[in-house]
Amino acid sequence: MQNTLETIKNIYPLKEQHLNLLLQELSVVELPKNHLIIKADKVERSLYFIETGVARAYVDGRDNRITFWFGMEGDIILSYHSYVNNKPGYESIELLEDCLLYELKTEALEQLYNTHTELANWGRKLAELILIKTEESYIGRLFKPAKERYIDLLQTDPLLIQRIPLGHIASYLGVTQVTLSRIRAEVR
Amino acid sequence: MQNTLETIKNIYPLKEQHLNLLLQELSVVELPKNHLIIKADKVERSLYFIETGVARAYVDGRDNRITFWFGMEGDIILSYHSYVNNKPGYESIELLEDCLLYELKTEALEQLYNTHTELANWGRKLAELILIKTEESYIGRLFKPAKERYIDLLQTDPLLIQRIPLGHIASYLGVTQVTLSRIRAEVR
DNA sequence: TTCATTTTTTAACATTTGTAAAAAGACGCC
DNA sequence: GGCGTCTTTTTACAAATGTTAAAAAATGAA
Repeated sequence: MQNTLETIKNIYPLKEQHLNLLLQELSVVELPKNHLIIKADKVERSLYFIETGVARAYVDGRDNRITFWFGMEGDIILSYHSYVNNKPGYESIELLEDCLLYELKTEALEQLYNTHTELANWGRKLAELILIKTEESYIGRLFKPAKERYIDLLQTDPLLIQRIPLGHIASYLGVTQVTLSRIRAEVR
Repeated sequence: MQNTLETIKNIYPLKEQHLNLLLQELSVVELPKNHLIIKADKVERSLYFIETGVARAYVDGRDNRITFWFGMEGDIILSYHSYVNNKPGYESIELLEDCLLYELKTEALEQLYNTHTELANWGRKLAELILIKTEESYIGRLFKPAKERYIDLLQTDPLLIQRIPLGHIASYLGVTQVTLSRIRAEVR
């Protein structure tokens, strides 16, 4: 569980004692490619650390399906919207490869938050870190055209593009696959 | 401080004792329209509760300036990017009206987080709530065309549109002011 | 009120992106 | 290897949005 352990430790430094409380709640899960691990319109009661594999989150519009997040080793699968409100979320998360995951039930997590200041701060930091990542995607998307964002993606996550169908990447960049093809023809 | 008090209480229920610890750290600030309260590329050391007034956050691109957030009574002005990383942020926040604000120094807040589980959980909830709001804007923006988002805005914040120049709203919706004008002509 | 300034709308044209459909390429499976 | 399926690219055309500039409307100060 190398990747998951690193992820947990990097969020907020924890004493051995508190780290173990968290680790005790994890259980390993193996799931195949194409499995739908988070379902829109359903209340979710777990989060998952990605030990190996790739996933994407998407929302369905009236006549389109838009990918807005990719996760890989070291990332966390979590519908915050569902978790925070304890209500159905609007996004679905689908595995794009066979995945090895560590599951953590949100109820257990909530319990830890209420009883240990250190873990409450770990949870705060987790939310803060995801928040600034979300803000960054949001803002990056606001003022960079798709072509630039594609080039950024090539540089920051060159491996991702190898592992994910272009249709999903086009959706992530906010253009049609035809337009992404045109961009790729230009950049090449 | 009616609005600010409500805001604080609504984030996470606090006992009188912990609420007071937080309130003790607030100080009132009055600032005029057009004041730049958060500056891009500067490390920020405070957050502000908006008691009265309106503000907007924007980022500067190479040849454009994009508004991505509006705040009014009950909202919080905070550069999470700067606060979490303790590094300069990329956004600026400008007051669009004369404002009455309550300032809270992040250093004092950090201190409270480290010493009180309840306040750490308040801080967690704060980050979580802002996160899901950010996610909602992000996702809403992804799959709704500007026209729909304008109609949404009309319904959810009819007052906002009265208080804010259309140029900022166009920027917020991700279109030029000319396009927003066309949308308004259609909707009317 | 009147004038100057700012904000909003309208117009004409250029550019970008989308749509639909077909062609080309990649891949696994028997 | 050959077949079918899925992914990616290309093409022609349509639709939406941007750019630039000017006109109209609203706002604020003297």
